[in-house]
Amino acid sequence: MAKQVPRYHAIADDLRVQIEQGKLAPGRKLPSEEELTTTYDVSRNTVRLALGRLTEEGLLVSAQGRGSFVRERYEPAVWNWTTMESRSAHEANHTAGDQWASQIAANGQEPRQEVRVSIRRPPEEVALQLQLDPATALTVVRERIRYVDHEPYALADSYFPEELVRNTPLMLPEDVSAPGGVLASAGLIQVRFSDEITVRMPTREESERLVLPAATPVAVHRRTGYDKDGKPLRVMITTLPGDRHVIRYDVSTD
Amino acid sequence: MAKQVPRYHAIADDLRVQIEQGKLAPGRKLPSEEELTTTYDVSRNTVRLALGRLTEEGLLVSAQGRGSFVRERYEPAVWNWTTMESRSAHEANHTAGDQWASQIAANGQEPRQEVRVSIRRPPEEVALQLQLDPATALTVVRERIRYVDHEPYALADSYFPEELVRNTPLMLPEDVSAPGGVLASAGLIQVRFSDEITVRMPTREESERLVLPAATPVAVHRRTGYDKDGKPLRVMITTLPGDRHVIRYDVSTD
DNA sequence: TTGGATGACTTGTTCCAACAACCCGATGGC
DNA sequence: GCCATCGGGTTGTTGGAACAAGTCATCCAA
Repeated sequence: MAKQVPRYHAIADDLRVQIEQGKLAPGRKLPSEEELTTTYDVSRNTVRLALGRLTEEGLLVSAQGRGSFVRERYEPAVWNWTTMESRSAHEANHTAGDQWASQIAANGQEPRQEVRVSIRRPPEEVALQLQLDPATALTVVRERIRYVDHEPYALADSYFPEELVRNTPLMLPEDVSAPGGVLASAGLIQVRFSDEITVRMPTREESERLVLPAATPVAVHRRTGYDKDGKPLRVMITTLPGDRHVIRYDVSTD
Repeated sequence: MAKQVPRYHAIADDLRVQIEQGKLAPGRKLPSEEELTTTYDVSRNTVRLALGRLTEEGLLVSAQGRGSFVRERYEPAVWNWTTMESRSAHEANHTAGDQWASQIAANGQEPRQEVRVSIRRPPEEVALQLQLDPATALTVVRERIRYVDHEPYALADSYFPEELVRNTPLMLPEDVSAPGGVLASAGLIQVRFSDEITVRMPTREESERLVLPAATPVAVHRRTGYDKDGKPLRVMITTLPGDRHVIRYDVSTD
């Protein structure tokens, strides 16, 4: 009667228990598919289905020619998005140029960023967020890939209304300081921001740019900054691999 | 030379383009696997690998006996976690009993919650967050499943140090008002909270409790509330299906 | 009229087989 | 000593086949 569960589910369950109990520690190599066919007495196909299930859950990674391994967990980096770009934090910090980079450096790791600047029409949702006409809007776009210890860590794309930042340092491709600071130096004071976080699977392109292992979801963090009159100054969209980040907020109640 | 891409990758790419271009609209049924074998001239095995790839990306869902379908997107609900449980929001709102329920009801949908209350030792990380000794800590645990229009929407588990809430309404299993309000009525004033959001694939158990389609990641939102002396009052862990939620914060800079 | 059985269609599970692609250590020549 | 090659081991890709299990419309009998 206990026959309604497919064999490959049962095998996956068995291996999952071994992983959770630590009998198969992170980094450890699993028996080869060939061996598993004999221990469970099933075909290689069925073994592969079971392993695929665990891979989807993010418990395994496999490497052609080498084997399958229990996935190692990153120690995720905590980003405090409340203080990120607050003026006080920026002033305490302005020598470092970039809060993100200094946070990473403070942690003994090596930050690096690739920046690409362009002027173009933004995606429609960004235009709406910036209260621009989607049909005619022009924005300065800063696309960054952030690396930690030479490994890709996040994508961060910023959009500024073109007329606001014309002829400011923001239009230079150099790795200048955080947008909050640059905005301030251009006379644009951000006094409020609104963040929206969504969770989804990465697109193929994101998956490749970030070198994500299978079954790694991403958090998309979209911050819109406003000045004191409620005018939107910029949108920053950050794509964060789920296994490497914790997003943090500290809020005082009223 | 363009032969290094496996056939099933190419097929998946082709179908993905059709989906993105809208030639295959959400909800639409795909050709059967049998038909796809002839249109692409490959074995059913290869077709299934291609479909599996798209399923992992969250673009398809399949149903035994019926077919494969382009996945429909939810209109995600926006939760503003800044005002959630702030005192002013609560006072403006206390007739409704629960801010979450009233937010949903205001949207014309039907909220429902199942609550289970128990007293037990919390997971170690929760104990540490509450500044309790993991070996001896006792907490009142309120485990909720929240439904919208009879569909599971989120898991919300709250942990309170047992000595703080002894003999308060929190220990009743009824669907009482939001913890913030109940805490206040027990003389425990939460003046600050700290949120941490992580992203991962759901466990099998979560996947079943929330009836998640394949390839749906979850956001785990952990809120720790503190009183004015910095003493932790509670931890609430909310598990949010990625396809149904947007997490929002509004913050004023300095 | 209605209820149940039937059968076609579809996805799910499982087996078998073969070759490709890749990794790594051992071998052996320089 | 060093480096290229080779072979065995491993996962990746693809084909073929069969049956299980779920869905749905249709048909038939009570």
